Amino acid sequence: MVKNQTRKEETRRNILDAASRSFREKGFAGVGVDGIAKAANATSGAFYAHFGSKDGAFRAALDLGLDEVIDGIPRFQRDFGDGWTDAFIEYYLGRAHRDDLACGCAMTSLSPEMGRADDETRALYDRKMQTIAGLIAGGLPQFPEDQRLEKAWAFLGVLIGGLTVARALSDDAAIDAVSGAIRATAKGILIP
Amino acid sequence: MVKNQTRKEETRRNILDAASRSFREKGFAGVGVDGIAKAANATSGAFYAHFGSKDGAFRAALDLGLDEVIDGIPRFQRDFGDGWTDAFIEYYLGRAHRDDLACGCAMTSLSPEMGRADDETRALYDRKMQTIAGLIAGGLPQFPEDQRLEKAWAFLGVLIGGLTVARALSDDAAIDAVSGAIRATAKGILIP
DNA sequence: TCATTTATATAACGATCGTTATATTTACTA
DNA sequence: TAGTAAATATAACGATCGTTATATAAATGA
Repeated sequence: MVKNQTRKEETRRNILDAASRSFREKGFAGVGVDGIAKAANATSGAFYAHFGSKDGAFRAALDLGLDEVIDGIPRFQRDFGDGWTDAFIEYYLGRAHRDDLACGCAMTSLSPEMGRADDETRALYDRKMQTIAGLIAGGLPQFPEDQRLEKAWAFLGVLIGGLTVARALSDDAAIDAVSGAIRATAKGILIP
Repeated sequence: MVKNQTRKEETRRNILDAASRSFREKGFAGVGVDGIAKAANATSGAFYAHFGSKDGAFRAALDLGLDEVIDGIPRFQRDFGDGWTDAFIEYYLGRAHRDDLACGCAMTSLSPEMGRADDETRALYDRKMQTIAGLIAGGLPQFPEDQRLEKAWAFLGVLIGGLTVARALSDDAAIDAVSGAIRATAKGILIP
């Protein structure tokens, strides 16, 4: 009775992981249901049994992806203390994260898709992004409370934009220039 | 003999405009050749006669879109003098530009597509983005020459990221928070 | 062990995908 | 105005799109 449940959950998880990777890499319209199912070693039948529609799977992938951020920020804050923003910046703009589109931060890869998403998905994005901004704000004690949220939004926008441009470029020197400039900007924001 | 040429150019222009709008709004994979042709009051036959392939049309749309930026920056510099960056920031993050995805800046709408683009398209993007960064750098005399390009890249990344996040959000208060925070950050970068 | 439920696989739907080949229209030349 | 060339329209290709309906497989309860 439990065996079946875990097997089902495993299939669901495989499909969700494949959807997360595919949507980040190729965009919502850039991959099909069959393609996602195949990448998950499953079929479209299982896909629809678990997620109901392509939009449903995208929403689940967005949900999971933003939860990864929501879980990750407090981990940085716990692990690095006062220097958590520097550590986060290094991670976010570092080569490993830059080169790994498929497993990279959902904020950068999926934000551009929101303009094409349905209302329910957009509402989910809104809620989770505000949670993320709040978590960041909570880690900025150097600012008075009424300034923290603004700093958090700036921090988010700067990192997302920098990573987007760095990923779009091909020339290594240009990539380094953008990464370096954004790194300095992100740090500058957080100096009171 | 001239009539035919202008008619041909007009068709080409119509298709290119439709492609520019469609790709910005829906992404490369989000629209089809027939859809673009229909939006241009033309057919797929004319589309292929003029652009050879969907990738070719995308490249032409990117080329045109980045040229608009390349033409626009010097215009801001000429029209607003020392205050050109403030004027540019206001335009870039203003409601009109934020709400008009179809005709908005190609940098923000097309950068996220570059990861999926072919080498020739990516090379084009690289070239034009470096030109744009150079133009911006040329308008930052308050910094020593060897710092200008870094400031320009930061400026670009910040505005692109801010606009991306602002567009992805639905809640007006959150949109205003991001816009305001990014506005302040963009201005802050340019204070020596 | 047999019936029943559940999970997944398969097959098919009309629609649209990017592209090519061919037909038709339009404009210019002689 | 007849003939030619260029520009655009139409039709068709196999492939894939998102989705549904049905079939098969596996696991459960009696």
